[in-house]
Amino acid sequence: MPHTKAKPVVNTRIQARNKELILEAALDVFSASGFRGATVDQIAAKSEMSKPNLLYYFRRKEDIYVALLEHTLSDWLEPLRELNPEGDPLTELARYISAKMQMSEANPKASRLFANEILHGAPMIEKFLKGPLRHLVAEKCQVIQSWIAAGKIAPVDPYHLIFAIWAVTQHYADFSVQVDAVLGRREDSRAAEKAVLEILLRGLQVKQY
Amino acid sequence: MPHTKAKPVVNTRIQARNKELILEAALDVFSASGFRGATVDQIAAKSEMSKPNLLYYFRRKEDIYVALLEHTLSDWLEPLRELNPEGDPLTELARYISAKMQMSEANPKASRLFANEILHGAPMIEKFLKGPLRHLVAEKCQVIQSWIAAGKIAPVDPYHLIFAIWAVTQHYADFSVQVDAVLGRREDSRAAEKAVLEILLRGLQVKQY
DNA sequence: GATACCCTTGACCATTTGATCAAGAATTAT
DNA sequence: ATAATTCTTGATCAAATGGTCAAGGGTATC
Repeated sequence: MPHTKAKPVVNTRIQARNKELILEAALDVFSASGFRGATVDQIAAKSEMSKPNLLYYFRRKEDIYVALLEHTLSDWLEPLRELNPEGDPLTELARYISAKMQMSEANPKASRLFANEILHGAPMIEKFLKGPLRHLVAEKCQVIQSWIAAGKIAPVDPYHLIFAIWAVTQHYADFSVQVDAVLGRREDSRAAEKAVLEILLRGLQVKQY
Repeated sequence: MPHTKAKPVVNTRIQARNKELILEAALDVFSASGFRGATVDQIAAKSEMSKPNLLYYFRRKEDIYVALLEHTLSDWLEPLRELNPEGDPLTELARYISAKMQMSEANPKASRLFANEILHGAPMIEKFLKGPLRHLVAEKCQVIQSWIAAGKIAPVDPYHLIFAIWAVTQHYADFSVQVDAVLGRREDSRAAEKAVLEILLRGLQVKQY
């Protein structure tokens, strides 16, 4: 009987620790260089592990990448999920925008990882985009639509409003090099958050009579 | 005397034609796969040219990439350059936003090429960002500031307003896969443009008394 | 129509890189 | 203790890929 490569059956402490180390290193490398640009050697070096050892935990480079995406996808949705239909619209949207700005500030690497994946046609997360993401957005757009119908915010297309929020907030993570270059300094995240809130929300206020 | 590789001295018709063919093919390939992901073979195949012949026109892969970026960088600035200090602020900004939306629609590949370059730290166009781009933006921010001082538009940070315009307009090119997935269909560029104008400009109107 | 330069390519090379393997070290279970 | 399993790695491989070379085919100019 030929020897077939054995994979561990159980999940040991060492596995948990090393997989975590690998994913951490992989986020650095993939977010900086993209899938094709990243090399297994780089990830192995950054996780202080030999390449064969790394490949013992994740058989293929692609497996690391997919695991990494899945590992953070649901986190990404969380702030939108928390948009509360019962709350005050402008407060809720402000909270959502602030949360997204803070995610960009706290974890720009994850943001760049997604940006890169989507930029290249989202081959790995197509199902996520067309499934969970699409459905959650549809649900929240209904909420926004109901706010509009109730005259609580100005009538704007909810889908495009959400796209605008995503675009602007993630811009500060994904294009930080450009932002810093144009400002001539490191961007001040507090000032950015304040400005973004004004720009995106001011137009939603219904005029007072 | 050893034979040293001779490069053409003049610019012939054939050179002009082939360089153009190569850049066209390269835009396809680089925008789809990024610098590292793209291969010289792919570009050669798409320009219907042998690899050595392609490398006769551009010695290195990087040379194609840089030429491509330079080839389109100044186009990218043009709409902002046209922002007219003498014009009506909201009309001028609307024109700028519309122009950017139409660029995203007409040439999403160029947009993705830049997005990818900036996402990866802009190693090739750092000077452009810190030079021409920064100076043009500074100039136009002064214009916006003067409109604010004159009470013609609401007081918002001009830099972040420009970032928001860039972010939103380019989102439709760079993240079109996500936009289409969330909408469940091909995005309608007219509807998008209308929505974006509303979202970005409504908040800039000064309240009427 | 000869001459000089430009254009084109098949064959090739060196390096990088994703992945494998066999064998030994460490850990866990009995 | 010892057997079974998991963990680790140096050596190696095959494929992909950026780039070279020498030689032959075209084109423009005189």
